[in-house]
Amino acid sequence: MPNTRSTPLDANIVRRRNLSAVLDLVHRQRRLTRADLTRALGLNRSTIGDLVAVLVAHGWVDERDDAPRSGVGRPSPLVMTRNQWLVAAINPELDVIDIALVSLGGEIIDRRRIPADQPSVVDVVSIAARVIAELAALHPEARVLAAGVAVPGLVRRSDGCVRLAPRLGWRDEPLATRLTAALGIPVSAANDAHLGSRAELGFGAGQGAASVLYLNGGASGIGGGLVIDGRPVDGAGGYAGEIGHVSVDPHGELCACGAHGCLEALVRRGALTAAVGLSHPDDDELEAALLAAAASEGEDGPVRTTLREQLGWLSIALRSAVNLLNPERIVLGGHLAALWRASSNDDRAAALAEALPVTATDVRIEVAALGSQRLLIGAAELAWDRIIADPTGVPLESMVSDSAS
Amino acid sequence: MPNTRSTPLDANIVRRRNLSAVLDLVHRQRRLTRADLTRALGLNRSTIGDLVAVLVAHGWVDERDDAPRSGVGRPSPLVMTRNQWLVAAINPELDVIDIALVSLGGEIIDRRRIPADQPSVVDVVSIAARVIAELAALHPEARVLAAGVAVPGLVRRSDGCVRLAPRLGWRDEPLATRLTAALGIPVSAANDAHLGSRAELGFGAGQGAASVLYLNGGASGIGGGLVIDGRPVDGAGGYAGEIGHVSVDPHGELCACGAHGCLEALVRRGALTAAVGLSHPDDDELEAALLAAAASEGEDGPVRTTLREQLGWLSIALRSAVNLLNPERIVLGGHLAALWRASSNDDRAAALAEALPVTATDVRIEVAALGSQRLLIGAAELAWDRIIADPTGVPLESMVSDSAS
DNA sequence: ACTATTTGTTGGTTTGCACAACCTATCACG
DNA sequence: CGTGATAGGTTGTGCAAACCAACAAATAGT
Repeated sequence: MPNTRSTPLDANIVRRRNLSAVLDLVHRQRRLTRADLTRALGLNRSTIGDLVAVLVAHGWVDERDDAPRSGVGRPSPLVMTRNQWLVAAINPELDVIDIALVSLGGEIIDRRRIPADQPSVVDVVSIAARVIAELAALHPEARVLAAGVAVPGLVRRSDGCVRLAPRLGWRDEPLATRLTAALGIPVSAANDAHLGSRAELGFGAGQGAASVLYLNGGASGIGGGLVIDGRPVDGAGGYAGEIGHVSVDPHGELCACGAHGCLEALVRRGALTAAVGLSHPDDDELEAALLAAAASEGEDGPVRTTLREQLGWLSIALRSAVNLLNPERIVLGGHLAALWRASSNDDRAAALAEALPVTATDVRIEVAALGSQRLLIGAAELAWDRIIADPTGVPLESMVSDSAS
Repeated sequence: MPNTRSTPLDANIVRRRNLSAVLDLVHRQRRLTRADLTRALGLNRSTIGDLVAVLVAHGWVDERDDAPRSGVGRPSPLVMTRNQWLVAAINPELDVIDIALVSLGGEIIDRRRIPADQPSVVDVVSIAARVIAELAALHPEARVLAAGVAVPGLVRRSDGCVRLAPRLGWRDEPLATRLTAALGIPVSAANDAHLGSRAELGFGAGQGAASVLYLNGGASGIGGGLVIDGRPVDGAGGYAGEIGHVSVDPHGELCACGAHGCLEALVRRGALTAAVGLSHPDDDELEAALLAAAASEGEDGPVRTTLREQLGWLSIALRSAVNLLNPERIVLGGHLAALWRASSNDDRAAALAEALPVTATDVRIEVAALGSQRLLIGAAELAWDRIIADPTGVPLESMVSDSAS
């Protein structure tokens, strides 16, 4: 819909939207009372009762009477997620394919990390089909309804085609289409960092904020995602959020993208690991090592200098983004989180002093909260998206068989 | 509403939204048939008939039967804007206060440019009150319902408070509140470039696009606005779109904002006017002079070199913004339009080659179309916003008297 | 003139939210 | 331990608004 102030509402949309709003709220809160729903959505008590009854009938949620018994008045039944329907989340990486079943509420029910060596799309499809069937067999009471994929690369959002994933060596691979055919359930795909922002928005450090800028530092570069007015931003082609290629220094090093001085060409995980002399630390180890090293050396020691320099580059990119978007919150993940937490308060303040304009003094900078589950939760969000958008329109029959071979 | 997938719909919202959608479409198209509305909105013929009847009854639109008589079938009545209700647009500047009455459909009905010398808020309020009354008196058949102000500075969107307008020497001035009190009608205020993007989106070079990045070069710097998925982006505080302070070269000149190498510190109107030896040209004169000078000199002549250099800086900011937002279209206004149009195709291509990532090769760059009416139309959009949001909820009595003293 | 086509018009239908009245379960206090 | 206050679920009715089907009107083409 090209620039409309408001979309028209036909008769059926009302029910769908309200069911969707209720289910969405349960999804995000996991458990709340019917009275909470009434307050949060502003609908009538009887309407909420009706809507919840529909969702219960469809098996999306459960209602229980063992109340929190807090306060006077008749206790309100607890509405909670129910693990009868699940979605699958898939995250192919350079050396591992990470697969999980995720419940409504964004909880990882079961997870397998399958070693792989720069898997092809065919590999991913066959492994995903097998593993999802195996996982489903462990949960015979549940059914897998849809799947989402987090891809370390550029993904065309409309059809889930991977335009370019240098880390995996993929180019123009119709990943989502292939997976949909193989799994027999709808599959969507998106950029991993973009999905990281979705996960943090819903269940992590972005909770409660309406506009969030998320930056994730990974081994292959810096990705990002943004949420504006509560809606994830895809961009025209689905490539929004590539904050790793925001220009930081036009005279800086050549980036893999062909331009000079991109954020990810200057703020590198390698610079941090080298400073503390580690070869392949995970993010937690890196952060611990940075903190220890910074504590044991002087103000101008080599680690602190590296931190200060890297933080300086980061702050320039943040400045551009903040001036452009005026977000409510910034969430840092991966090695950017380590960089932020290992830096001294003084250095942070100095970096931000120039980075944040007077208008943005109240922007909150947070560190990502979801750890290694982030991408899977984000991928699951992609699958939940369509379900939550139309809870009664989901064909509950089209699902992966739970009888694995 | 912090991050909701979909807002609940109570019973009354449906009608309001549909009326709003119809009025919005008429606002943007100015004249279309009822059949067009039916097709565009997807609602039932009878529903559209009903909605239009309500809008006619409230005086927002007219229906006429002198059809375009094109094609078989019963001709559909033409629904068109009606100038019974107007809004006022106000744009205080350094040396002039620009005031207009604007109709539904974004047409400027009448306009006055009142000379002023760095007016204070009090000046603006008294002049606006007087001039709007005068203009209203010239159109006794019409009523002025609301007003919008385009301010060259930072404006808090929630209450229209001008946080900082260096050009006018204002700081923390409750402009909208004062004007509301003085005029007796609701007044909203926003940043001028932000409103420029609104105007171009609705009626200019951004028409039809869903996501637009707008950059405007003015005497005081570079401002901008952005529209994502058809919605103008305000940001958490209302300060989004300050693309003039995107970092272009961290080693570059000091910007008035206190940071180094902001876009507006490097791409300056003064650099262009100096290159062609003019002192105070308007944008058209500047563009003509640049074109003439570039045509009359060699590839590496001074004007062309300046153009190339300025375009290079601009392209770095565009690169950051495009990677972050992946917009569908970029609209350049003010001296940035002159810079763009006066540059050679080769220079443009060279600048964009590095600026646009592979993912954004299909982004369209356009030149702003509305000229000097842009800010007034944008300011009027601000006023129309609330009216279109709830066409039957507008108190038609609360209006400026048409009997000027 | 007659037919096909498109669209407005009208009256009846359905859907779904709101509302009011009523019922129920808890807490607090005497 | 009983009674009142309070919060909230339950039920039936009302109403608003979109939809639908049938019909009428106005045009273009044959």
